[in-house]
Amino acid sequence: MESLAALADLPQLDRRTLTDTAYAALADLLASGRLAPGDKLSLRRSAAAFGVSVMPVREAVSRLVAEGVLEVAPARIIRVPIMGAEAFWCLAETRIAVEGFAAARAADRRTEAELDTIRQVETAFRAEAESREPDRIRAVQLNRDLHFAIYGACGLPPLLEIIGRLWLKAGPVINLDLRACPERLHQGFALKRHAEARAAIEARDGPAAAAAIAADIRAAADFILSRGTLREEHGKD
Amino acid sequence: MESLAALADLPQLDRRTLTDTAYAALADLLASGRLAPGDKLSLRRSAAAFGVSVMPVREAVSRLVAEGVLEVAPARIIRVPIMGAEAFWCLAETRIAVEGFAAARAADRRTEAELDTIRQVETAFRAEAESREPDRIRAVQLNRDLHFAIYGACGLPPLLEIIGRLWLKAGPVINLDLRACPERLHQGFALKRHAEARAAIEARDGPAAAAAIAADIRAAADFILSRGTLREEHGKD
DNA sequence: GCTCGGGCGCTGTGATCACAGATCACTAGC
DNA sequence: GCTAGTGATCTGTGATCACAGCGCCCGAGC
Repeated sequence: MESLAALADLPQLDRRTLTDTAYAALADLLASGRLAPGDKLSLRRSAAAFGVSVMPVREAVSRLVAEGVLEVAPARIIRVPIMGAEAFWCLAETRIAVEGFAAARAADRRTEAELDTIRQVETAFRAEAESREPDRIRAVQLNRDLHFAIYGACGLPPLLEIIGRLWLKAGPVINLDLRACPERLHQGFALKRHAEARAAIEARDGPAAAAAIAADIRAAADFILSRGTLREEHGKD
Repeated sequence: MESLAALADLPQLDRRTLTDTAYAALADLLASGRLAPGDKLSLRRSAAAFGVSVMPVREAVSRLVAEGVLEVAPARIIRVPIMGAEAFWCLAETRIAVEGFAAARAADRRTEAELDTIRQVETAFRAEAESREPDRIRAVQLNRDLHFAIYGACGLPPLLEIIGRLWLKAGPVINLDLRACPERLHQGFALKRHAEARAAIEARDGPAAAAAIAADIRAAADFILSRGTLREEHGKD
């Protein structure tokens, strides 16, 4: 072997396939709420939009369907599921349990570096939320960053994957409402809960961190349910 | 519309695609441990074995890969991941948290019918485990049935999906060990924990149910880790 | 004897084609 | 006028082909 000192730290040039790219694109569309519940999706059209053949899109969609993030309606139509109030509440309860646990564990195990990141993101979110003209897109992104900064400190990769999928499922519903409402109130709540969570993690107080995250999720869910946009389960559409 | 009284209760003739079938087949292979960590998988060979083209197998495998149940090695080889001790322990801790919560919730909300099912399965498992010549395949299946009978009573469909995926990830490792060991000890432990869980669910004692399930998972994980089959994380294979 | 090089065969990935099912609009018939 | 049938056109699903990358094995050269 000749001198590969220079080769040692090559950035492992990413082996992203088109399928992965398509998946990431769709996931982003869902997480940011640009795809709303009930929106239909066509493989061929999406493929054309991405500028690829149907194959990669097809596999990406297949994955999303398997995760329950998308669904194929009986008429062979792909769409983002329309969640009833009950289903949404089940999802919220699951999130409260899973993300609450992750937050509690993060409080116990966080390193100083992780705590620093959490502080920074929380400050950024607060600044954005309290600004005169908050950028909703950016606020949503920062909210997500903050939550995952916290969960990332739990040290359980499998749990992180689970939470990622839960956010994908909840994303469309949450962001749909968040897109068309005053949201002042909601953001006020979020700020309070986020501060509580940060403080609890600083103090290594697991239960308090779990409670803060749970309250955050519950408040958002209650807010959305109170708007009554979600249909009860009754047949189709 | 003419008389569709006779049509009203048609069993909705299942719209299973070949992809779904292939997925189910692979999932079963993984859950039952017939596919061990490190085993390689070829799309074309699998397709030939199933008697279909590569397409359905390909999508099924793609889903499994997205879930982390399978992985594609850099050499473009599909295999079931080789888990290090650390990764396995992370998985176990995640399972303890998630399944423990599900069990606790099941204890609070179980109906009489669900309790009956749990009792029946537990009895069947006990009978099989205590029989002179226990059928391992059947014991594994009954163990799985019992756990899911419990979790099914939690009333949270999203949580059930999560647990299903966790079992898929843990399946190969657990069943691999279970396939080649005396296992008497392990089964004895499982019996005790299962009885505790059943009793806690009967008494609607959530924390006790969670503790019993946690102990069950922990005991199995400790047992496997103690055998030292799992490699520590050090490069590849 | 050991090592390096090149061809062969396999791999997953992507594109393209073929098909059955389902929706929709239009039209013929009561 | 309204309904029922029928064809066009979309849908996802499955099969087949094309390709680039990689492992492997065998043989030539030092």
